[in-house]
Amino acid sequence: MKKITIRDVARKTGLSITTVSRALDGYDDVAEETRATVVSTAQKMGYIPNRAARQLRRQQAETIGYIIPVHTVGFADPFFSEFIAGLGDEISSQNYDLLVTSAPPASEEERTQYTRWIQSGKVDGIIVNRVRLQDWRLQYLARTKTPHVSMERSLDPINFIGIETDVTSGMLELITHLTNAGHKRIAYIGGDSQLKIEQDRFQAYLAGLSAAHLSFRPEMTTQADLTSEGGYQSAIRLLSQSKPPTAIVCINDLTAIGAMHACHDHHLKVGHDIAVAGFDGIADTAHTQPPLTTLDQPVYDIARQLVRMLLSMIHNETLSEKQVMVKPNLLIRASTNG
Amino acid sequence: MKKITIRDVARKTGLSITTVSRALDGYDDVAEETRATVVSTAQKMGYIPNRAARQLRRQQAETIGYIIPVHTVGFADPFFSEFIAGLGDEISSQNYDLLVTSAPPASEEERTQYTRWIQSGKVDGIIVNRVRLQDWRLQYLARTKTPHVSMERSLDPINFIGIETDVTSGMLELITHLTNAGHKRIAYIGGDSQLKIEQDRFQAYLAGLSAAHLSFRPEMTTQADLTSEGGYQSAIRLLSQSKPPTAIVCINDLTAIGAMHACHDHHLKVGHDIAVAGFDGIADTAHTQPPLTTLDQPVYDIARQLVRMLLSMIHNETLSEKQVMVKPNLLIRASTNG
DNA sequence: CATTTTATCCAAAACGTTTTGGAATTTTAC
DNA sequence: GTAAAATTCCAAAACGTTTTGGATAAAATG
Repeated sequence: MKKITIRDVARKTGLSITTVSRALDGYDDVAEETRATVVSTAQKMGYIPNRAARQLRRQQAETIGYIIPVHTVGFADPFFSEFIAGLGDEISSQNYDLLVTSAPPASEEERTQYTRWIQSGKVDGIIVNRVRLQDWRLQYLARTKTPHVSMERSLDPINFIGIETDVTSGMLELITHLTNAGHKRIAYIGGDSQLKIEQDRFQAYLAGLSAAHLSFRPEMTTQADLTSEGGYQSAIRLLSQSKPPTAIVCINDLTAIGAMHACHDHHLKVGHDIAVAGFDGIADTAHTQPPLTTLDQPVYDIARQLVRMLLSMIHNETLSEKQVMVKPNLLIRASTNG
Repeated sequence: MKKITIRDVARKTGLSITTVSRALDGYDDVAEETRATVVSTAQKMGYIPNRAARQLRRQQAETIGYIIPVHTVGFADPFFSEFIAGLGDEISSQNYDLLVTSAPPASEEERTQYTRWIQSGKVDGIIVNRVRLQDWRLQYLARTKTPHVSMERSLDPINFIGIETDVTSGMLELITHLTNAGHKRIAYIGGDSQLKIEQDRFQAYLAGLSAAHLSFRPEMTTQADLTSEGGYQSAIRLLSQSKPPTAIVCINDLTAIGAMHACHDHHLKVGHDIAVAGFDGIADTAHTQPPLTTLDQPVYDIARQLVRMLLSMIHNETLSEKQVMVKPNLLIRASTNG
């Protein structure tokens, strides 16, 4: 199975390489008739342009990169599957490709991955996620003028392009829902304090409390690592206090799943004796026992839209909206509403 | 931030492009001393070879591809996250890259994705998953002599290279565990009958029944789609019969999670009134309510080993083992052992 | 000392595209 | 009927590497 090059197509059609190339690329300086024959014979011969050659000449990779920011080997947050699926679908629908790898946040490995991809021209743009408060990635991308979009902004004064979730309004709605049900001791299980989502969600939790005229109690908050196991351990600690919480708000769904497990081990019936809520809206939460109340983000759609924004930046088109804000959707289920 | 090419390094060191290239690639026809200066100035200047140029010349992409075989938009099976993480980690540790996209199984889109990547030379090899009984992908890959490895073999007489799970022994263990607990009406929720894993797991289920001297009852099996929602619907159907099952074995964990939810809606206490078991061993299953009994596959490690096999094929090394069989590990938890 | 071997280096070709800057032909305008 | 404009095509350069096939100088051999 020899590879078919543009030269073969040129020979077959009796035209020059130039004309074949331009015919296929839809330039208007080639006659309709010749274009038709070129297109059909190219199709018939199964010609597909060599990517490396095209990239080299065009100085474009037609590829965008995403590095999954995860430390544990064998991570399994469905959030990422959904996100990657969204990226992949939109990217390939635009005839681009998606390069993926994973690297622990803020590690040396992360740094070499980013620089390798960008310096070697393997990618034209980058999608960033799980932004840290001080994040060298955004600084580096800005400095090298690499097109990028992100799901959160950092603290650095770099102009942000991407999509954010309106955590404050969502969290307010959730806490109101809980206080309406009479909850007074509402705990919070968060993540690494360097994470922007942690800051956002924790601040929103505080705002929610104060809106409900509840005072903040340090012993009602703990930090986990965004996994079920972390949620389980943190919830165990919260529940072992003399005055345990009656509701637990979690930074994400995985944490909440672990927290529900911990409640059960403490012989508390989730939804009756204690309320638990998550954040993200991953698919399984509809089928946990009990089904989990969560602030649903349209992760798949966010991913697709991020790609659209990034690609129009790469193509030097002007963005209609550089900063998009989406409202999460509060899904009230049995875990807070037994 | 101009891109630094090999020409710049050559100029700086006063050497030729050739020598710089060969120095960096470790050829032995360059003096130790010059190599040292080349390496250090290249490093200092931040030179990273352009990937497109290198690929074009070498006729190698140093990239391998994986197409997630999934139909629903916004899939979220943690199985895939874990698999992709394994692929990505091993691949980047060998200085290769991983190209990812998704396409519905057996769709036209799938076909164009595969051919586009392979014909255009974007990837040197492919990882295949969720093989169908008749699978054009394996035929195509064999025909085009594209290096590939897979997690299941198809029926076609193509010599298989990859890693399989020993479903039969695992399933036997599981069914024995259930019959020992006195279960006689053991149901099975499967997936698309074209899938190799469906055939394997269903056959293993039948073998397990007959080993326990239980007769197969068609009304005890149903087909879902490997999602929680599908598992829920299928289980509802099973439970609505006049003589419902006392145990349900599921093709994967997601299905089992949905099935547990259905049991709960039927006011059956999972682990007491009915047993439910899954397959895959995704991380959350430790924290479902109740924790799920499952046949755990070391997905992350399988992914890494698949990559190692694929890369040695690409490098024309001889494989010590072309066909590896791994035993799943039966994790007995409360869902069958209340 | 002349010849061969070894150790270093390099010029030029090649990989398969896209793009530039015309050239040749045909059509339109006057 | 001639000049200008439009249409259609193409040769050659360029993208940044790696590799081939020597060239040169130094060392070893006789």
